[in-house]
Amino acid sequence: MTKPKRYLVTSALPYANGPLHIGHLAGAYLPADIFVRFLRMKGEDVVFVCGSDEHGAAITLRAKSEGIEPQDVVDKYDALIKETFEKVGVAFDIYHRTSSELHHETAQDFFRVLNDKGEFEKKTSEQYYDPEAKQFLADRYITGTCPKCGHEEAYGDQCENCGSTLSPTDLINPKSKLSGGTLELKQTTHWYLPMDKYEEWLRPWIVDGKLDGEEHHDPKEWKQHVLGQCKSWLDGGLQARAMTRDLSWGVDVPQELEGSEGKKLYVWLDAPIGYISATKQWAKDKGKDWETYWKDEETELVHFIGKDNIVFHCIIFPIMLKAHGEYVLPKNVPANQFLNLESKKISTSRNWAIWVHEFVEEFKDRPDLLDTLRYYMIATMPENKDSEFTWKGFQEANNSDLKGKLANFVHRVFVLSHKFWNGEVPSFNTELEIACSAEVDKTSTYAKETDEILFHLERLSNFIKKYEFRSALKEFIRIAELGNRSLQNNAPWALIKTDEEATKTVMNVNLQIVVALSIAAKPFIPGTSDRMRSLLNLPEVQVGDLDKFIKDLKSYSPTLSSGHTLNKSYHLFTDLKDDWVASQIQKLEDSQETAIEYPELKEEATFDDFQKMDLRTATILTAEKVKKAKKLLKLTVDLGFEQRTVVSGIAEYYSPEDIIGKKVVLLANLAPRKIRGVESQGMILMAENEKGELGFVSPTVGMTNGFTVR
RNA sequence: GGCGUGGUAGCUCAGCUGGUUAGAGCGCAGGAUUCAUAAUCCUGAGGUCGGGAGUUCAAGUCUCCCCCACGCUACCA
Repeated sequence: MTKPKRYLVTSALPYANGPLHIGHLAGAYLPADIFVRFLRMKGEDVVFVCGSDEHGAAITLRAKSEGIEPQDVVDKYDALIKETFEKVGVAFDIYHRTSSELHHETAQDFFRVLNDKGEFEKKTSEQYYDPEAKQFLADRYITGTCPKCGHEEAYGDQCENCGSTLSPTDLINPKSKLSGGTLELKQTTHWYLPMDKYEEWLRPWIVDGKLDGEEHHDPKEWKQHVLGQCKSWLDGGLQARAMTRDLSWGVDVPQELEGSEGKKLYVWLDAPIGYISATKQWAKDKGKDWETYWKDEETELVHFIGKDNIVFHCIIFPIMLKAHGEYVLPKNVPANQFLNLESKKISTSRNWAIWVHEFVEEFKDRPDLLDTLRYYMIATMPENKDSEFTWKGFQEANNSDLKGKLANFVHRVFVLSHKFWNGEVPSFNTELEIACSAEVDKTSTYAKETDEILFHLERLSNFIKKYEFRSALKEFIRIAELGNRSLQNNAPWALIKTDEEATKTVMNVNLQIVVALSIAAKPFIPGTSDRMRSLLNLPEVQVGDLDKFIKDLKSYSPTLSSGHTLNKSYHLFTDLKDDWVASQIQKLEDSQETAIEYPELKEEATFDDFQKMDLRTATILTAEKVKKAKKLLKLTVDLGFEQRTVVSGIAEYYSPEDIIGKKVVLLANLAPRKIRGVESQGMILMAENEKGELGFVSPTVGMTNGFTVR
């Protein structure tokens, strides 16, 4: 594989209806940021783009519930997210937004090209329109009578009673699930991308890394779980997917196209094109040519995403790019898995999360902790499997690695340098023998010791190139360990008394190690790198500095030259105590309690409405799992005067043997319905809390079966 | 239920196309050292590699079955 001329790196566009949490950061942003900062340090040509994804139904809904406009929602979160990235040091070349005019144009142009090339299949169908809600309805939001079995609550796509597959137009007397009102049949046209058509080149591209017979990338460099999921989709057969929607908030389908009225681009067509429009904006700002980054074969395109986005970035977007014809395809899609928090899944709705903007705000005066956050998240990054963030682990990373090994080493070197030579960088002598840092009681030379530094930098570089950031980070700490060993084995505090010349060489080596650390730190913990550079009295690490350092060190004219004056040192990291950890955990748990969202009250019901329901006391007689269903239990309940079979979706919370004999309340006059082949004659009343957990609603002991509840 | 990925020392994880006594970091135990924020450096203990069966001269590494976690998907009146 030849070395690419330039890189285009993207991170998944954050959806602008909420803030970022640490899972987002660890998944798609930190790894990309490391990768990009590393490439910059190598002097490579790289552009790092991202932006807010601001369209789609969820944003409309949020705006509605808050009584504001969708634009207000996205403006708010776009600003918050952008600021958060800046503060946590994710250094995009541009953070754009899909609500921008440029993006709308770009997305429409893209759509036009695909349309002109005949890549879409335009299908016109009659679909139901809800005049009250003023929108077309998805199949699931339509109910009506099944033409085959007469079941009155069949869905637009399927009748659950007889199991037949339906289309909404088959239903007799269809109604809207949104408004409950009647529907009009209206013609609507949508543009479909027939994905199966592309399988011929898509499969070899993914499986063998060959595009149109030519080597494109090495599939062995892709992560297992990424390949696995792609193959799973290919094997399952690709189907045509509608690329347009009847929506109110999004990018319009180009006006000149017939039937475009009221149509918006499907968000998954819209969003990844955001990478392109962001690049365009960047190029415009910087006077560059955006097209070379997207259309030249020598560009390496890399998408950083979370595992929930794999299919879109590995299948749908590549199809779009290839169908367009001018674009390059991604060389790799190093998707990360998920980050758990204190042994539970991160959950926005339950507020089980560490919000990045809150962390950044709380510790805005602690640059050390901002970097500890980055450091620890890299150390526990879910590269190949789900991983876990714990405050205990955060403490350990801080105290053991950053404070104990890194900061302590830097401080030792500076204290000694100031003590011996008033902070002046000592000279070195390549002929002298000094103690070996690798092994006790062995001798070494300046060259051997500096080679050791280069060895670790080399390994670190290779790990980053392979997207193995955890290993790269370990290699970074190894450099600090190398320094600590060098001090230990040479004992300059003792050596100075007998041999100042040797001490100078030893300390020069160690100062070069500090420089190496300041460079190696840049991709991972940029703030610390800057602080180290200021201690060293050197400018911040910049483009090309890594290669320059290596070259200079090899030729014995190191970046940090003899005679250079160092600044006074301070502790780069400080101890995090147990009570600090405890308070963070406490805060996490407290925030969770205050975040319960109660469901809204439904519209008013009359007494008659209530009277329609026949609620009865009952007792569960038997219970068993329904085959091929995860949530369903098949129950027999005793109503006193008869027994009923009921299917209930409670299997995740109750095991069959535990609920036999349980007293329950049954909605007894509910129309029977077949679920997974079993007819359910009624419904058991359950209470549901904010976590979705279910609990029985039971009459008190002593109440026998079959009586009414009112 | 279907598909995918993972299940390796107390904790967090490496182990490529099967091959000598299964590795690292943290934690733990012992020792060294005092320039440094009791930090550092060295040594050591710790694993029937989720369970079971099979292929092979040889399996953590391949095949089959089962269990568990996570994701996508179906199912929750």
